[in-house]
Amino acid sequence: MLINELAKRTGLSVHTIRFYERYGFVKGTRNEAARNNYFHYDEEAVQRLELVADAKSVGFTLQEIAELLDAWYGNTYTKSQKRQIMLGKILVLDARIKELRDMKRQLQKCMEEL
Amino acid sequence: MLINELAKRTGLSVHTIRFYERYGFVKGTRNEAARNNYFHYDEEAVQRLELVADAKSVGFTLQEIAELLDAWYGNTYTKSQKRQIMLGKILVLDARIKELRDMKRQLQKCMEEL
DNA sequence: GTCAACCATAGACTATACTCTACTGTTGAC
DNA sequence: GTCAACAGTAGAGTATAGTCTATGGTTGAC
Repeated sequence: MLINELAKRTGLSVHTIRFYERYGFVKGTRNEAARNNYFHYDEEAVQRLELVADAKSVGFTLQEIAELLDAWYGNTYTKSQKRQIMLGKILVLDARIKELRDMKRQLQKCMEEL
Repeated sequence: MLINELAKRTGLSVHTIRFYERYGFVKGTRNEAARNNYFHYDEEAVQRLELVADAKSVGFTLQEIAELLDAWYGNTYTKSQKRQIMLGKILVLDARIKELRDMKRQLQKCMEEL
């Protein structure tokens, strides 16, 4: 698919996808035979961008997401390193969940005392 | 206390506190008798800034924090409006907790499949 | 009385994450 | 063959949340 379809599939804007391309979140392939220089994207591109969206919504920075994508799909890390990275992210999430729960408790207490 | 002590008590920098002052997160009082124009802060200022830090760590924007502080300490809203605001924030937190748990589950699944 | 440490205001600078504009080339329906 | 819709690159602009610099006045220990 071309970038426009990828945008529709992921709900991201074409601009944002191009921006993410600079981070290496997705990269299309060019058809040598064609005389245009359009990039083509596959299903993995959709999945990668969905992961980006999910990771962003839980507060990971684009830097962290780059690392996560590499651990998830890439081959720069060994299996053991990948597990380490994933585990690290899980611990961050646990800490964040705790903060959210604490804040919720504070809000509930404040409401009761009103 | 003066701003320097407030910074030490809250762990925020003096710069950040001054920046937050523009948002109305804290405001000091001036001593008319004194010939300086130093601002003095009370214990509520410490509490307010601690709430700001907590709210920030769970992902609220400064705009949202301004509203929360008003609902918490201010008198621009009625009790019923305050409860509405608090409840709104709690629902946001619930949604965010769910996202975090989903992401955690995804990461765990990915780790197992490695 | 002087010097470091503090106070205030105003405004410039930075990082992150987009978002948009300008410009140019390609494709496909009519 | 032309025109809207889409493709690409480069770079400017925006929003949020700080962070720092410049400048000048104040305080208190010595």
